[in-house]
Amino acid sequence: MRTSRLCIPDCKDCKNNNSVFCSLNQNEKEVISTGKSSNYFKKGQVVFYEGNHPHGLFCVYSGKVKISKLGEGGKEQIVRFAKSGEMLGYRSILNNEAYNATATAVEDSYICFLKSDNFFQLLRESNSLSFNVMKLLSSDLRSSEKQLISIAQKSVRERIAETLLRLRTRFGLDNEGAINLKLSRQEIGDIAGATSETTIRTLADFNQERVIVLQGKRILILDVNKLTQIANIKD
Amino acid sequence: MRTSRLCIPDCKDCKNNNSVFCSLNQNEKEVISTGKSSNYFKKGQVVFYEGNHPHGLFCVYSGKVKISKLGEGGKEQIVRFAKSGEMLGYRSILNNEAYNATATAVEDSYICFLKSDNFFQLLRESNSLSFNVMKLLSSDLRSSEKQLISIAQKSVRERIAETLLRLRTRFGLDNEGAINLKLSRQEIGDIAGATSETTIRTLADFNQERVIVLQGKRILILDVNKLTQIANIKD
DNA sequence: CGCTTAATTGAACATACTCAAAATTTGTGG
DNA sequence: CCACAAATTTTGAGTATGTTCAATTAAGCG
Repeated sequence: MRTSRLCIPDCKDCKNNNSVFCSLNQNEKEVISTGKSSNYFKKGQVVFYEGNHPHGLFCVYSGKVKISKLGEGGKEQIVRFAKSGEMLGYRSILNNEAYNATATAVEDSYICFLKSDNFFQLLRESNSLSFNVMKLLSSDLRSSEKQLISIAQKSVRERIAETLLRLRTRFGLDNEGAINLKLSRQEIGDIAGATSETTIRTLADFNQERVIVLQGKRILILDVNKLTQIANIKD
Repeated sequence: MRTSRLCIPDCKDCKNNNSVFCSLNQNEKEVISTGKSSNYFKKGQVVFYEGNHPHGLFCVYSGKVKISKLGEGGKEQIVRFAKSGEMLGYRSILNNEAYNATATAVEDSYICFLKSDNFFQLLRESNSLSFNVMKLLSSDLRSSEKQLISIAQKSVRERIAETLLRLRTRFGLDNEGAINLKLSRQEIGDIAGATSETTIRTLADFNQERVIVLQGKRILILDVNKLTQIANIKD
């Protein structure tokens, strides 16, 4: 189902100006262009599997990807998302180890692939790229620790409220004001650390309380303040 | 309570050969020596507080430090430990942000302090240091994600078993075969994400089942296999 | 030796999970 | 565009795991 070499603009012209590669000069961007290829992933398709060995890194051109890990019991936990301009799988490349997680498209996505060698070449040549990667790792670590404490200490109700707010901040709103990412109840539970049944019941509660509006998978947040209050967030 | 400039060997002679600074040459190590100072922290003393602004990074010369964050409800969660040779607070330095967590000595410790400027100078000069820092961040992130899934999906019994095994691997055993770090029941709970009462009851169960032996704060693991089985660990 | 802190035990309670069944939505082929 | 199959969502009831709160015992420390 992959279609390769589609009509994606050259990296030099890539409009994703939030990527770690932004600080590179034209010469260095040329290295990316020569080392890269692009692929199309339909919603639900897997970009890479936990445990497999990486040969390069991925960069989302358009669409959205969930990064998840399986617990011992086979239950999925979503640890992160990647949207346009963001990298995937670079951590495994850096450490020359198998992928720590599975990446799955949650929307139809175009995803670029950059070979390891080219990435390492850039890393050696560009100090600012190294620095950006460090910042990225730091930021991911901060999020992970925050989520750890949330799951360790908060109730499911609080966590699901928090999850909705995070999705809102991260993906913004569509034309009608709904969270710009459609997930299954199961997936929302897989972020918050809850079963789909509990997630469904909690969302139904929020709906009843007029804090959100449910339209199938589309979720509209009516009252951000109330939801923040439910989530028990101070900062 | 701090006693500064104690009789700690010069960095060039530092025997902690597991640090990220190992790859530096003598010249570069000189930069550390000139930029550093050392302090003594008694068990229970705080090295730095979450929310405060950093001016450099810490490196444990001897002793052990817990790194913990407070949840909204004021409950503590231990996110990591640092032992001899390991850095503290570098993440906040890198991102020029306030400390994300509080560091507290869990044993009497000598801790070196390196000014930000010197660290950044080294980071610019040494590619391998940058690389080591990236690996460190990656490793911390991997641990954090693993712990996230553990707390999200496992029972307290499983998590406490896992915690004991992790402490054993990380800190080794003392002369009598006990885990080489004495923590309160509360602290063990603050790692595993459980209350002190539940932690006490679970440890008592393990004791009764002849999997561990409790001698006050000293914990002896009698049956690693059984504990691994209880922890539900496959790899 | 007294005082403070930590550990322990018990009982009641609540949150969230499991399992099962029904209703609804979504996807697919004709 | 419809019909059927498959997947997802929803609802209900029972249950287990951990928490909370309170009281007691033990341990550590000046």
